[in-house]
Amino acid sequence: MSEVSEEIGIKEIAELAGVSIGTVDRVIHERAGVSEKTAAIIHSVIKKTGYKKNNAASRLKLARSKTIRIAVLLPIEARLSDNYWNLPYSGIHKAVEELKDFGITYSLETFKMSNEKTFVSQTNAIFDFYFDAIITVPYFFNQSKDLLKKASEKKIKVVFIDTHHDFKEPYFAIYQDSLKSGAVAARLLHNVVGDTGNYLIVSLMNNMGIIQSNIKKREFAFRSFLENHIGSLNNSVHSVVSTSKDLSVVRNKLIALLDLKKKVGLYVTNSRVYLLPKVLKDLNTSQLTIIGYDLNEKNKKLLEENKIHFLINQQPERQGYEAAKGIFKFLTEGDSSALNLTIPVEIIVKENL
Amino acid sequence: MSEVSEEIGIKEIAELAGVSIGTVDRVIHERAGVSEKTAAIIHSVIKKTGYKKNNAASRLKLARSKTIRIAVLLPIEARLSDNYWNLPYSGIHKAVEELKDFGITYSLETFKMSNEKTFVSQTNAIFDFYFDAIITVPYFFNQSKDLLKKASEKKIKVVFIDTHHDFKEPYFAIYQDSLKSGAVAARLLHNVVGDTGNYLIVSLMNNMGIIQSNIKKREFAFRSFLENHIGSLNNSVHSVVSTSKDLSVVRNKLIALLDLKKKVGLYVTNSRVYLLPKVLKDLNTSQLTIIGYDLNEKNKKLLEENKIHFLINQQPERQGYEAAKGIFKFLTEGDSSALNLTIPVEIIVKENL
DNA sequence: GTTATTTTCGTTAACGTTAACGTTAACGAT
DNA sequence: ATCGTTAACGTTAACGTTAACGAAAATAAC
Repeated sequence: MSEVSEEIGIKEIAELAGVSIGTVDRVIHERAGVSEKTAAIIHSVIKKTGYKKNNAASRLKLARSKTIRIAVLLPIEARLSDNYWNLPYSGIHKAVEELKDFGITYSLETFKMSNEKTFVSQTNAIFDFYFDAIITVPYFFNQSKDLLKKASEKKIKVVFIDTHHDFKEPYFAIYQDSLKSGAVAARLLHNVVGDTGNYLIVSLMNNMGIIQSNIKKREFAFRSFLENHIGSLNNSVHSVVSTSKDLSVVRNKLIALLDLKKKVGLYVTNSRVYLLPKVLKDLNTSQLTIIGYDLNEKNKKLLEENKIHFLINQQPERQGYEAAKGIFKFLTEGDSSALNLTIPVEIIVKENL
Repeated sequence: MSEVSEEIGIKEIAELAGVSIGTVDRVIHERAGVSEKTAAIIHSVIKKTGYKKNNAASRLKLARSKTIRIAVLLPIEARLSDNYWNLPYSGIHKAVEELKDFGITYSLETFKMSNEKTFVSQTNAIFDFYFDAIITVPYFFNQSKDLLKKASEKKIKVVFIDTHHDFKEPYFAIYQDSLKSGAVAARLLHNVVGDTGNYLIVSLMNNMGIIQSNIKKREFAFRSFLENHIGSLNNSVHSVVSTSKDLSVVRNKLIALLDLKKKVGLYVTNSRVYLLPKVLKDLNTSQLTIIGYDLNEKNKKLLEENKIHFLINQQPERQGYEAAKGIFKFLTEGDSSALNLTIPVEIIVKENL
């Protein structure tokens, strides 16, 4: 009735190989000073016994002398407790807290999303110290590329979270697939609006007046889904680009669509979906279904009030948590399976908030 | 730029309190042999310094002498790799594997869901050995109550997963709220079917011819949602109880509903939703939307084929994982916050499968 | 006062891993 | 044959916690 596996340690390996634990330790850590012959014997014993090092004991020994140092580089909003960027940060914090006994620390550095130079200077500051790994967001493509290159040279591991790009140098990435989330959004709206209604995709620019690549991907996948399901999009799917400050373009477009007396699906491709209900509050929106991103307080409140109908959660806290846990596992066990994770598209309605 | 917290150990506590580490250890573990006066001093030092024991070191020391033993009592189907009940099992297995270094083992016992006596006899078998905790499913209410009572007497902790009941004795529970999942199902179908369509709730009996309580709750919440949203349910919401073998009652009811030429929402309150598409395959189901539970292979395939439209995931693997991790944390750190977890209602469509 | 008992406390050897340090023996050079 | 060098390996002291063991001090019993 039991499922126990024989616990075997370095001492047993040494005995079986007819050497001392010191020698076993040397081959395990690939340190010099072991003849090929005995190394081969030890390797075969390790293989035969299926020995795995006791990580708890290992880290206990190394916690002080080889503390794992992680640099966390996030937008400055990570310091604001009610902000989206606080969530990955708090996930990282939680993970490190859980692993504290094992000798791991982190240090938070911040940059301004409105100024790529702050990202570069913080990157340099990080490289001035010693870190084993960096967890950051590849918000600026070229600057992130530089960071990755420098890190690669210095054998520092990099985990990108939240946003995704393809880079040449090896890296780890934890993010939500924008194409999937766009398709899910389309699926959900199409369920309500159907083949005969109208769709409006709202892309809000960031504070540099730029539409980010993940937002473009979301729109692309949204349109692809509808093309596949309602055939050619004649003129039932519309897009509008706007700033967050002045949403009159969006409002006018929506008025026109609602005038057609058909159902309308509204897809806001980022977290600022909370801006829309207030802009539309004097309109009859009974035919309107709204979907957007992220569980910030404003969005959650509007979901509660049935003024937003779906939210897609990117699980930012989990992203940070998995990044920190994963990099620890990789650095201590060489197992990177927990990194390179795509976060499932979590669908939130009022009832499962 | 750093966020380090001073690592403080039992040695420092001893020094600050002017005693030896042995005495500190005694008060930490509430063992006898310490005068009230020195105990008070030590307590105050611990409080002042915010000392937390190093769990890694603690478990390293105790791994052999005080191995944590967990009894896992699940339906016999847990042994079948493609079965639902294998999922919580594999979650438990994964957790224990991760914690192996810390001295934890488990042993899987199984019972037959068709025979409550097998549950009782396995319960007794478990109590004949020594275990620190039991992870099981309260499938049989009265028998689970007995298990809980006996466990309480023997100071053995119990974690119930998957199904939920209220018991008098203290216990831990990890499950998905049936009321929430019923409401989510209603929300999703109502999005498609609207106020004017028809709804059919299909309750499939288990192999003892019984409708389980969580299934009743799901139906209740589903109806409540629709009452709140479309007013009195006149005769637009129908229920049918059936066996899995002969679904002709369901088929006939559906034919009648589809004949009305309105949209129909079909809510199958358990995982056997995959039975329905094949029963309906000669019918025109373009007006039909189906929602059910669980990501088994058959359901996933039908979701891929657009023959089922939504699945609600109870995340059974995660339930097992959290149960095992949580009980370990509780037994080693006294922190039960990870137990008593309600699993969020995860909505799955084809695009986020 | 002496001895016995009990309470209170300090010392120490583990747990498994790590790596600095010490030891051995093999080899070449003289 | 002796010495120096070096490759190859063994020994040991930590990491922080635990608890058995025993020592000391306080109290009780006579």
